[in-house]
Amino acid sequence: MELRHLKYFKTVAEELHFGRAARRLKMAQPPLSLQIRQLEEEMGVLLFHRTKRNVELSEEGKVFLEKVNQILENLDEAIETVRRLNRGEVGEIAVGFIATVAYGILPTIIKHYRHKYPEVHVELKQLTSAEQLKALKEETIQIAILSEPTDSEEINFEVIRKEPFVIALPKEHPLATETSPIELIRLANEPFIITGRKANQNHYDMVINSCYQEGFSPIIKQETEEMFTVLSLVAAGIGIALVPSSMQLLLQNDVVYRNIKDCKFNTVTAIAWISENRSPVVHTFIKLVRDSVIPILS
Amino acid sequence: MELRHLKYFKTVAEELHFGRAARRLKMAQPPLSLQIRQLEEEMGVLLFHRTKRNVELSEEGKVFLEKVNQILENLDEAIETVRRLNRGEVGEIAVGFIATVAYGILPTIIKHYRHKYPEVHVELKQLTSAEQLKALKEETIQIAILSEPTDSEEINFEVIRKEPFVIALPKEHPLATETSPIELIRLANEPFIITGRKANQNHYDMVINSCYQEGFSPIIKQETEEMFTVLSLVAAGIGIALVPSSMQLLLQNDVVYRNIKDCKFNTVTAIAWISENRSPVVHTFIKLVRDSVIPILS
DNA sequence: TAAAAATACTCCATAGGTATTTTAT
DNA sequence: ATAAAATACCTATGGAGTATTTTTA
Repeated sequence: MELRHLKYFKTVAEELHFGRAARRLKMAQPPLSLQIRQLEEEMGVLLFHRTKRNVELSEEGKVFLEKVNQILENLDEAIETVRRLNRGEVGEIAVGFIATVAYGILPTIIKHYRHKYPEVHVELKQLTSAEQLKALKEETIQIAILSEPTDSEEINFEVIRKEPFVIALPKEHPLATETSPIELIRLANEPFIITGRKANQNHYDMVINSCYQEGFSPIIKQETEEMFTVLSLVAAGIGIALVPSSMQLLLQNDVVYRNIKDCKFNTVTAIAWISENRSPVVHTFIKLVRDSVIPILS
Repeated sequence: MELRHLKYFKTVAEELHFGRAARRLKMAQPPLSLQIRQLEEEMGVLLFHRTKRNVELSEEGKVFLEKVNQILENLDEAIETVRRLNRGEVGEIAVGFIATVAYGILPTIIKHYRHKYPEVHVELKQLTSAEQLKALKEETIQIAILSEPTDSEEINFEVIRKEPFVIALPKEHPLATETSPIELIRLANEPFIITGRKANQNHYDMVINSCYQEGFSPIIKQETEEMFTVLSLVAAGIGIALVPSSMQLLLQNDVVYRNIKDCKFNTVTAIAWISENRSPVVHTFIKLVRDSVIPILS
């Protein structure tokens, strides 16, 4: 027995006429009659009562028709489900992200993604870059949005955004009135607020290096966990800070942002995934990130 | 796509090895590989991740496997259901019967039938012979157990039992002491108890005719609806009766039964059904009635 | 180098076509 | 006389077989 037999049976059962059924199936009548006979022989059951003039379903045929309809429907459904899985239209995905993207790029990405793939369940996990790399390998997340590059062979790493540092100053700070880019060296005697190296190694090192290259070692007045706290302390007049440009959107009151003259360091934001991950959901996600982040880069 | 593809897919998915799967399917490996590739091409989805050394299911394949298992199972089930329908092993049947068979032949038939076909739902309806013929045509019953023959072309009629009349006498009746068959003429002056012509036309006519043929018209002392009531009245000494032989089992106390000499009339019990009824349940029932009634006939 | 899947080809079984017959209305 | 299914016969697609190659552990 083949699906052919079931489909032919269904059509004949619906038409109750071999000629019409054959026309609907775009085939000749004799082979259709033959196939139905084959089906009946294999089942050992007469599915139709036929006279030369009339065809009707037997009781057995009626029952079989119902079941066959169900089966063919289930099959179509199964194929469609698999195809949608393959197109990344259904499924689930866990995305890790660092705190600093939570206010800018992440909401944009997620909004776009959920709009395009409403049937994929997205789980978001705020983690440090290091934790995300671990999570990728442990498969508790499939996508990482982080700042530190990795040399791991098994992980693909793709930078989605580079942004310069800016200087965050209390509103009443003397430098706040300047409009042109400021040389870093002028901050040599300022008290710095900075995130702890453990919480955000990449940012910490970048700040220290930037200053070092300009010939001074910054005075660290305070270390905090969160970037938002850094800006709060600046707003309170405790000190100044170097923060990624996009952080400007986070806190506008009582803080003034100034560009750095000849800024050589950038904060990078990257997306990472296990190279051999073939999940369509993951790849459509990556593709969408590329598409939705390009306008932001400008 | 054909069932072949689904069955092959299932086997390969279970074995995760084309060679072994091919062996299980009693076919060569290359055509199996080809069929799987065809399936994948038609679906537009890679169901297996293959290296030259290793085969594993893709996510899509895993989902598809579950669905395919369900579908193949449903199909097997559907075929089995239809076959059982065809063998008359499942379904329902409504059986009409006349009151006089309720104490002898009917329980035997039903007991045998339910033992052999426990999954057929049997509905029993006590009706007169005439009512049963009507019910057959209206399809409210499929089988009739009755006593009156019919000349209807569309109804099949098969006698399953013939039995002579016997004389039912009160225990203290003078004739009760005789052991040899009694001539009917000796009842010419006895008071008869008889069922009403409306309730049991066949029996009524038979009694009248028997007596008429012997040269007398019976004195009808009392008409009743039920055969059991007839015997009760005999037991009470109200009169005598002519009853079918099998009625002897119905009431033994205070009633004595005697054979009739040269009895020419028999009570017939027959089974009837609509000739063109092809329902296997009906035909297995008929067949079983023939088989289980033969020993009773002896 | 050994095992497993893929490739290349060959063959024949059978799905499907055409022509015709049978049968019931 | 006509319509519809069955029968008879033919064709050719493609499923399955055998032999061989490729690939990777």
